[in-house]
Amino acid sequence: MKRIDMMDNNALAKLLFPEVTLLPEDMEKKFPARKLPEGACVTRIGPSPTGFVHLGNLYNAIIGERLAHQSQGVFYLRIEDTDNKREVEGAVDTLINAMAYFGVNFDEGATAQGDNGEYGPYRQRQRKDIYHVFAKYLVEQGKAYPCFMTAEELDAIREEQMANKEDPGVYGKYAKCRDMSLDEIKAAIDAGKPWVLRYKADMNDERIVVEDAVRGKIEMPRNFMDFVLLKSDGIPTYHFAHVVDDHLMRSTHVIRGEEWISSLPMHVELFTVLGWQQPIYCHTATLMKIEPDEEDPSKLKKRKLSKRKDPELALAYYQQEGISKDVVWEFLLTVLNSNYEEWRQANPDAPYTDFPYSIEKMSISGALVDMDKLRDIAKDTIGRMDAQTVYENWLGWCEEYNKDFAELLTKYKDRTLAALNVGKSGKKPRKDIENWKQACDFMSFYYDETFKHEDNMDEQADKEVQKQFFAKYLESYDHADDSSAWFDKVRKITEELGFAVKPKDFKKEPEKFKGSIVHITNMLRIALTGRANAPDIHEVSHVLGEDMVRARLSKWA
RNA sequence: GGCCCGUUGGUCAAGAGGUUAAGACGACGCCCUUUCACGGCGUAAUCAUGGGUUCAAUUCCCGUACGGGUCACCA
Repeated sequence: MKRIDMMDNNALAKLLFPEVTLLPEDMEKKFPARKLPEGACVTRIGPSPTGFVHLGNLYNAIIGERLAHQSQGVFYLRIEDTDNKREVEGAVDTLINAMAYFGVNFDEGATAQGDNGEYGPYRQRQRKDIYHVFAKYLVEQGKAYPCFMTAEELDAIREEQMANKEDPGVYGKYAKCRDMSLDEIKAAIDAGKPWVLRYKADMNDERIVVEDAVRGKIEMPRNFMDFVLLKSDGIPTYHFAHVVDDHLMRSTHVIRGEEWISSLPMHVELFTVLGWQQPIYCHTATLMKIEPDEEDPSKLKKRKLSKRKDPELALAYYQQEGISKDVVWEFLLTVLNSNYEEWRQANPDAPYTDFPYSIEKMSISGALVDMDKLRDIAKDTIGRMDAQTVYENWLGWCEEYNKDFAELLTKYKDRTLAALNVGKSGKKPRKDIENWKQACDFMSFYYDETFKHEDNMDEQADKEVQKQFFAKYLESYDHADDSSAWFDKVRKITEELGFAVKPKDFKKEPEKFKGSIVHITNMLRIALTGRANAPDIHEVSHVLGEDMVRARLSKWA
C-alpha cells in the first residue's frame, strides 16, 4: 500500500513539475555552506518593492547590518517580489537608493546594476526554478498536493467555519483536494483548471517551542493548516520562499517584525520537513506612535504607526525634512538598544561601529517614534560634527531640496564654514542645527540674499535712542577689537545713553534708567541678524566681516 | 472570536526575589548669562490589576483588564 502511495507521489510530482530535473542535493551543492569565521552572522533584509520604504525597513536593516558586520559575517539584500499585484514600477530602485542614502551597506544581493554575490538570484521572482525543485520534492514526499479550490469555495468554507466557530482555513475535512486521485488531478489539469500547491499538514494537537533571540521562548500550537506553498502562477508565498531562501542563502539570523510570529508554525514545519536547521529568529517590536485617543482626547493612546496617517513612517520623510542619515542611525540605535545611549555618552566621538551591539538589549514592547527625542539626538549628533562635515551634508541636501540655498552655500563657502563654527569653541558648544531644512532658516541671516528682519527694534528702545546708539557704535567700532575690548565699548555707550550696564541694577531700580544693556545688545542683534535671539554678536560680526556689519548697522544710525 | 506577544514615571527605558527603583527625552523651577542656545542643579513612580508561592515580590506562577499582532493564491 505504502509503495503504491509513493509511486503515486512520484507520478504526481512529475505531472506537476515536468520541467524540474534538479534535486535538492544539487541545490545544496550549488549553494554550499559559507566559509566564515566561527560565530559570524549572516543576515539580510527582505523588503518587498511596494514603492513605500518604511522606517521599519531601516530599523531591521540596522540590526542586520550591525550583527553581520560586527561578527565578520555577511549582510545581504534580497528583494521579496513574490506578489506581482503589489509591485510598483521602479520600486526596486527606490528601495536600493533609499538604503544607499541612509548608508546601509550590503555585502551582497540585489543592486541597481543587477545581482552581486554567489547565492543569487536575489530577486525571488527569478528563483522560481529553485523553489520548484523543493516543491517537487515535497510532493514526492507526500507533503504537498495541488489544490483546485476556487476563491468562492474558499469563501464558502470560511463562512461555514465562522458559523461553527471553528478555525478558518484549509485543513482536515475542509481540504477538499487532499485526497484526489492521480487521474482526477490529471483531468483537472488537462481541463486547464488553475491550481495552487498546498502543504499537506498532519492534524495534531502538538505544540512547538521556538527560542526567539529577542523574546525568549515562544510556544505555539503546531501547524495543522494546508497553507499555500506555490500560488497559481507558480510563484511561492512568503512562507515557502523564506524557508528555501534563508536556508540556501545560509542566513544564520532572521530579523523581521513581530507580525511574523503568528506564522512561525508554518516555517518551523517546513524547516523540519525539509530537514534543515532553523535560523535564529529575532522578532522585533512594532514601531508605535502615541497620540490622543480619538474617542477620549484627554487620554493618550499607543498605536501602530500607519502608512496613511503618519508621514514619519516613510523613509522619504526624513530625506525631505533634511534629517541627516547619521541622526536617523543614531536615533534608531538608541531606540533599538537600550544601552546605546549610555554608551554614546561615554564615547561621544567614537563611530557607532565601535558599539557592541547585542540582541539581548533589544526592546520587545512597541518602540515609540518620539520626535522630541529625535530632535534632541539630532542636535547632539550634528553638534558633534565638525564644520566641514556639516557643510557637506547640508549642501548635499540643499542641492536636492533647496537649490537656491545650495547656490548661496557654494558662493559663500568660507563665510558659511566660519558661521558654522560660531559658538563652537568652548567646552559647551552650541547645538543650533537639528536638520538641514531648519538650518537654512536658522542660518539665513548670514547672507544678504536671505536676511530679513524678524523682530521689531522698537520694542527695545525708542527711535531717538536707536539713532544715537548706532551713531555712537559705528563711530567707535573697530573691527579688530577682541571680544572684551568690543564689549567695553558697548558698556560705555550703554552708560552714556542712560541705560543700566548691569541688568540687575535695572531690575532693582527701573525708574533710574531708560533701560538696560539687554535692550542695547538686543538692538544690535536685531540690526545685525534680524532677530533678538541669535548667537554671540562679536563672533557673528566677524563672520559677516566689517563691510556687512557697517552696512547693516548704518541703516539705523 | 481562536492563537500569539506585551504592560516599570507624561514618553523611551535600566534593573534585581530583600535597591534610596538608574539614565535619557519632555515639562516645570533655580543657577550661569548682554539675547537665544549650551551647560549645571533640582522637582515629579506605592513598577496595570486580583490571587497564589515565599520570611520577603514590582521582580516567579495563575487569572483579569488594557494595548498590540495574526488568522489571504500580501508580505
